Amino acid sequence: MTILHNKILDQIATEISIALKSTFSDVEMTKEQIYALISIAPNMKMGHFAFPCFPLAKATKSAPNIISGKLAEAIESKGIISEAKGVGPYLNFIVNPQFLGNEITKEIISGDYFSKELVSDRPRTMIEYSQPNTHKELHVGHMRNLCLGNALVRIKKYADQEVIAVTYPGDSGTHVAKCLWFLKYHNKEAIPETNKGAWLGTIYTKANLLLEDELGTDKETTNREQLTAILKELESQKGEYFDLWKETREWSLEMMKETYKWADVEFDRWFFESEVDSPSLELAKKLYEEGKLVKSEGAIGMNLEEDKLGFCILIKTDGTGLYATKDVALAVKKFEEFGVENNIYIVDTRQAFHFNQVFKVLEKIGFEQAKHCHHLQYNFVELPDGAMSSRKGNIVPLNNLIHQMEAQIKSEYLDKYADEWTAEEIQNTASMIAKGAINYGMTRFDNNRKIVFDMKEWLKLDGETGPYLQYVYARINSLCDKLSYSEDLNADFSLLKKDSEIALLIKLSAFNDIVVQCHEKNSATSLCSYLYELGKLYNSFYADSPIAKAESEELKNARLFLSKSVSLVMKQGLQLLGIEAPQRM
RNA sequence: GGUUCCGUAGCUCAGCUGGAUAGAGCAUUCCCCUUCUAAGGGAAUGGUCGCAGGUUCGAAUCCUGCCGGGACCA
Repeated sequence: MTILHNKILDQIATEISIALKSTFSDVEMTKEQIYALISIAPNMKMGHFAFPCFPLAKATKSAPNIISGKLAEAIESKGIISEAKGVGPYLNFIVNPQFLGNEITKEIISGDYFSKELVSDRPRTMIEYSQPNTHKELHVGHMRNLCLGNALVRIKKYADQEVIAVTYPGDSGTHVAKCLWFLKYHNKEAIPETNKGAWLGTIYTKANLLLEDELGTDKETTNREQLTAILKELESQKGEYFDLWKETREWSLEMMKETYKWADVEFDRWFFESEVDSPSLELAKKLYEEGKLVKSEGAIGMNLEEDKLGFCILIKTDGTGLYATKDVALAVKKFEEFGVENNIYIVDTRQAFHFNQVFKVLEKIGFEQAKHCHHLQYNFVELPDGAMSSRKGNIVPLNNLIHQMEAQIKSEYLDKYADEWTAEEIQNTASMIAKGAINYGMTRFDNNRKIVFDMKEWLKLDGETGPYLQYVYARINSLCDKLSYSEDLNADFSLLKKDSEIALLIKLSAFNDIVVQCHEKNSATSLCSYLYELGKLYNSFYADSPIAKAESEELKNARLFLSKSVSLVMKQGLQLLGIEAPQRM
């Protein structure tokens, strides 16, 4: 059942519904249907809200432009509606700023607006995002996943969903062995005191480069033997390398925790690859014994040819498992451990085939919930000269980006406050702004679109960026301070007559609708656009409407309430994107 | 070859559950700080919405085919 949470649309829909009954009594159209059809008019000259009459043409046997006129006549001007008029095939509404101002700003300022019931369907949903490997570096590529996952978790929770956020770090496998191998046999550097995780990542890259260099040389065989020995020892869970794995793994986890803290991300559960390693093999063996899997060329798996998914190997000829093996076991574990109804995986689009196989295997072994598993794909981040790969070492480490951004922000914008602000506030603000730029930059594009990361472009902070929105917030915040904003001020919203003022009120009223849309579409893009549009509207208003020197106290206060409302919606919206709103900047 | 994603202004992208003159940012050219933060505002320039059909009163949006690019599978 849909919830008609938008009061403005609800009132307009009610009036249309009544007019429809009196004018075209035989037409069947529910209020819900009407509500869904109402949109914001493309420009203020035409009206504020619009209802298209095309869908009524058939049932009423008259032309849409006639219908709009007849309905307009039947609608009384009262409450929120100050005028209804037919504009061609559209029934347009002009709203009363007095009512609009009261309805919108009061709810926003009291906070009621942000705690409305928006969605009635609320299955318990698990969202798995951020699957970084230990023993590798974190780079900007990882940020897309992290920012998107973080935003969706926040958006869904806001939309009343019960969300369980989980991460799935890759702490076992050949990449670990390679890293330990280099550490043991070739590393000459001293282990640093701090940032051991990042350093370990550089060791992994060196390992790969060396192994590739020595391919085809007399060292190749030795290398392979050494790697195999390491892997075996790791599997047996004892010995020198197992101890080294335990120690170095912590370094990487420490790095991940710091990054998650920085990004303000929290997980309800960390699933480790090492934790499903052997149980997943057990499960695969059991399935084979039950006859649900078959043997082919020595490997055990499932034939999915009829679904155009090839043969999905679950146990290799050497008796080891693969990613698919683990994902099958993990999926079962997720549903069992948390009793979730939905299971969303936020993973790179290149894994689409892998997940199709996994979900199909789950379905065919009789795991009912397979149909509630959903791979939410996004396209990857690449550099101007091609794909990023920590194997090759052509990555932009995350720390690198953050530091450059913060340094740039300080020297260009914040250092001028050195006399009035503490060094700590400057640093904190720089950090918020850098984070704003990264989070907004990573979520503003459609999930299907590739992002080309160009450091030079990302360091420019004007135009449609996170900092633009933060600036709007900071400005309003300082405005409210200067003008001694208080909830008890006496305002007259009927004085808000300018287009820029009405446009802002209308925009504010749409926030919840946008968030619900993002939840349904599993994308944060429209929230990004919405906040940017809100910011733009506010900046125009700010430029053309004096507040401190408004013609009257009542107008000044109405504008102040409007400003405050914008700042609150902005803050809430930014928060859903994982971005903090600075008090000043 | 199969699957899938993308193709909208010079560049980067919104808009795609069909609807009113296709919108931003960047870049370029002009204005606007003795008024609340100019990380800002205003204006100008810039478009066969890849191409061709189809469905519809109406298509950037839906369907089919083709062209170009990416990814995955083989």
